[in-house]
Amino acid sequence: MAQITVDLRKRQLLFEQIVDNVKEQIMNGTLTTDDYLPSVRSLANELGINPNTIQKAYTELERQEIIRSLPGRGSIIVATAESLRGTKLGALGEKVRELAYEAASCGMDFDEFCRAAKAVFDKEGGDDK
Amino acid sequence: MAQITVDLRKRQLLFEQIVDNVKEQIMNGTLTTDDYLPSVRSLANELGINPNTIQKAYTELERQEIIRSLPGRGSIIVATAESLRGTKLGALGEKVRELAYEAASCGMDFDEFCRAAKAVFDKEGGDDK
Amino acid sequence: MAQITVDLRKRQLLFEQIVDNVKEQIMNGTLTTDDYLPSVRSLANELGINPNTIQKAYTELERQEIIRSLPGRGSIIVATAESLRGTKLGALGEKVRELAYEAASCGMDFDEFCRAAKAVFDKEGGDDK
Amino acid sequence: MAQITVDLRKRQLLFEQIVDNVKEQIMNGTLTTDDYLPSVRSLANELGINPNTIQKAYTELERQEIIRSLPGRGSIIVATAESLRGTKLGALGEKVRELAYEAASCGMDFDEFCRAAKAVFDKEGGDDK
DNA sequence: GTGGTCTAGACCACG
DNA sequence: GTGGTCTAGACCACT
Repeated sequence: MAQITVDLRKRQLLFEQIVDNVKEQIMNGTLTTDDYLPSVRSLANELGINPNTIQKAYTELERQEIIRSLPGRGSIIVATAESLRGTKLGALGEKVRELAYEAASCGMDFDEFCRAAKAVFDKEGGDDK
Repeated sequence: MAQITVDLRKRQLLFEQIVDNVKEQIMNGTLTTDDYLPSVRSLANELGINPNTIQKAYTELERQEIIRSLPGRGSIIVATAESLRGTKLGALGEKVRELAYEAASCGMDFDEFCRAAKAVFDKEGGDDK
Repeated sequence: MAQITVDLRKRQLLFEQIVDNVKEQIMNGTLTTDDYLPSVRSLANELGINPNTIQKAYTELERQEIIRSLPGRGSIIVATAESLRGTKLGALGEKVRELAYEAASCGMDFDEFCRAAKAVFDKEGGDDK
Repeated sequence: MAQITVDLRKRQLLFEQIVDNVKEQIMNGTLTTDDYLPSVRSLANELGINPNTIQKAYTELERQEIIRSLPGRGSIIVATAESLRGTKLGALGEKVRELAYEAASCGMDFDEFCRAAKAVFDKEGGDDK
């Protein structure tokens, strides 16, 4: 069951939290292709925030071709977990390259870069979460 | 000769551009310990931007203990290229770990992570800049 | 056999999909003059959508003098494939003129306009569908 | 001098009218790269519509990489008349192909298609506007 | 009921 | 002053 949440205390913009939350749940499998999202108003009610903010989030999701809004009918998911994961991996690769560039031009060498990363990957490997 | 610049068309906040610029020039060696920074007013004049913006940048630099404001006399640099470089390497290490965490929890494996980085390090190695 | 369909995932309004579908089938020959359309309720049932939506489509078809509702007896087709085709050709001509106007005022020349169209006509010519 | 206008009686959405208007003026040469757009509030005032509507238009223009919003500083144009014209020609080409497809599958032949267009191009050719 | 546009006005950080 | 987010609530067409 889809349970979208926001944290009012976070710095992240509310509508962005919703966008990320939906993407996360699609990648989780909690939400899958052709599922309906909660309606703009019901979700606004449930989260205690303004419908316009939900609308903005859904508009952004539609722009990214993750959902499709069907006026008068609701909003359904059109992206798949895989397509989303692919997009995200691409973005991460780009981030890695940018960071590597900055590190290199600051004198950090490749081994040090990898060592810092390895510590995290090893910890994650043993973890469950 | 210290030549601080800002790019009005960049999205980065003006005061941040100045902060980064000063740090960069210290790491370059263009500015060194005990050098005076231009006065708030003269720099504002020179760059054609509001003195408040310069002030904000200088305040931030002082907070980071990179410069010291000597009331009535101007602002001097107290950080060294080495200390700055050390700080930056620490920050980069943290960024690498954060990115590694995100990559790991998204299914990217360590080898792929390193491969993306290696391409950049190799290119940088041959480059000059 | 008339088989009107709608695609719930399309953006096009449901009642418009039905209107277009009926017109299409008349031009195809699948539906011909004096054929009965399915009743509002049975079609609504069959497609799993609201009867109001079917009603709206039928009302629009009647407004365009394509069908006629015979209270208590159902709705029959009064337009012919030819009359529909004629109407559509007229509408298409108008669309071509509008597009040509926009293209011209944007600097595209006539040859380029025709070249783009020709590619499609040639491909269609060989095709069956 | 940039004079953005909207027509409250038109069907077209207000924010879209503004988006199109700005694009138009860039292609005209009335607005050029690096020009500042009027501020959100001043334009809202001038046009007698809500600042949120202007904001929405500017956000869309930024998404299309036509302007860049610099918080606290204003919004400047980054697209050139040429790039915009190029994009528009591409879109028009696509529209021509779609229309040609529809025309072909409806029995209209290529000559008739071109004849309809030619009439318009000839008229436009003689015109000034 | 649904999505979507719009108005009105508050608030924030930045210049 | 600037852009930008958010709330509150009206209105529309469509289901």
